[in-house]
Amino acid sequence: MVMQVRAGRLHVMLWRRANEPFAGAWALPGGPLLPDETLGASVARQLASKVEVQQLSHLEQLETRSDPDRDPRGRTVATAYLGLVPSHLDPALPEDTAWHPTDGLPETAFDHGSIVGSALGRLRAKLSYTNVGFALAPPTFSIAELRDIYVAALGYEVTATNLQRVLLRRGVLEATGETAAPGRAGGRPAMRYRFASPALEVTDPFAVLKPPSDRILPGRR
Amino acid sequence: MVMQVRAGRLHVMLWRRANEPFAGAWALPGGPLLPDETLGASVARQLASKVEVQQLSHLEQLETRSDPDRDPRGRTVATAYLGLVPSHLDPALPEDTAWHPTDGLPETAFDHGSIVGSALGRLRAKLSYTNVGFALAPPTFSIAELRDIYVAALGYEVTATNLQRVLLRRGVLEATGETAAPGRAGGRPAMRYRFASPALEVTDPFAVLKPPSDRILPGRR
DNA sequence: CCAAAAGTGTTGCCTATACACCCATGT
DNA sequence: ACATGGGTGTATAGGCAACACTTTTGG
Repeated sequence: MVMQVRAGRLHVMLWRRANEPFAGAWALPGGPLLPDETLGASVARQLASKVEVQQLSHLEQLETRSDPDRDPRGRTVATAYLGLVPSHLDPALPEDTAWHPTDGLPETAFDHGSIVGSALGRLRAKLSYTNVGFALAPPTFSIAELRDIYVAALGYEVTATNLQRVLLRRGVLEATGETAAPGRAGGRPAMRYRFASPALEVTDPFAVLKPPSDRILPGRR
Repeated sequence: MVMQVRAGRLHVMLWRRANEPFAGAWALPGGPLLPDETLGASVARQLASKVEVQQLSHLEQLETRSDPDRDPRGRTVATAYLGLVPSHLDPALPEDTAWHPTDGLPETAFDHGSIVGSALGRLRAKLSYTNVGFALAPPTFSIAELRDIYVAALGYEVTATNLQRVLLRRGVLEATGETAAPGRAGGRPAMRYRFASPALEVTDPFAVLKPPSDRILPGRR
């Protein structure tokens, strides 16, 4: 599935089914795996009809569903993927495809509603301990803009002050040196930042039970 | 795959292949998914010939591998699972099956070595922010015994003092009220503890960017 | 009385949140 | 000047690792 922050809310791309089962219901894009095709390649192929795949800033595998009853036509095994599109892009979508806010999903086909739910949980957790933010944000941004993206994805308020501090200390963000022009109401011009790395990295690896700092070097005991 | 702490080291159960490809190499137990069978049920069925499935204290899905070349006989898609056996059990294994320490694996068939590697990473991470320890430990134990289990699984030294504090504070452990007899060398009798929950729970949900207790936005779960 | 093992008290460090204050711009 | 939005300084709180110290046993 593809997710993007649009207009301050996190959205997921859904496709309206024309045929039974679940005709008229919204579903995640997907389709059968071809012989000699990787799952990742298959995802790219399935999405090609919806968005330009180059617009995906991140793609990761979620879980594999195998309930024999998940498709009334018969047994299917489906592996879900999560793709992210940075907020400054606005891919042209086909007629039957649209963005839906994740906090107000319509009736969905199959088990797709629950798949979106677990994708959400995964994305939110990773915003805390990795740099996934890079995949939702434009190339450069002010802290205020980044905050809006985090708020949309996390679903709760985050202050720009603390977001800036956490991400700068970890080295996730770096200043570009440029500033943004203030709005019509004035105000100090915002500095523009960018993510230091364009690929997923774990930035807060150990919650607790960290390996003792002075015993990493000398090897084993 | 099945993992267990044995004799102070984390082990994984492997099976010696009799036939080509990879004849003689060690492999993870597994096999084809039957029609109308859930992946979880399939895992249980595959393992039934190796261990008594009731001995598994935890089972969770890992990733799905789809590289067309992962099996020289032709395309296969495989979903890996991680099962854990508490350290006080010693399942009887078939002739061709044995435990191998994860820090000294033999040559393995297919991509199984790399699958074990990612399972290890996942298990270690979860020891930090969940109560998975319950699945590796016996029903009750002293802190010293639990420490040995954590050390084996994590691969680095952990002090009993701090382990106790972290797990007690989080409510992951609770005292049974019983004490263990000291060894022949004497020493204060250890209190015995148990895990408060026999199922996986996330005990340290947010690394950072926690929702401010009073500012959770309405309607955005 | 001593050694061994278990558990507690205490300290210091680090991280994160909250909030006050200062800075730079438009009107 | 003043309003507006951006950024920094500082106080506070909490979690964790390290280590000293106390408790309880066997010899």
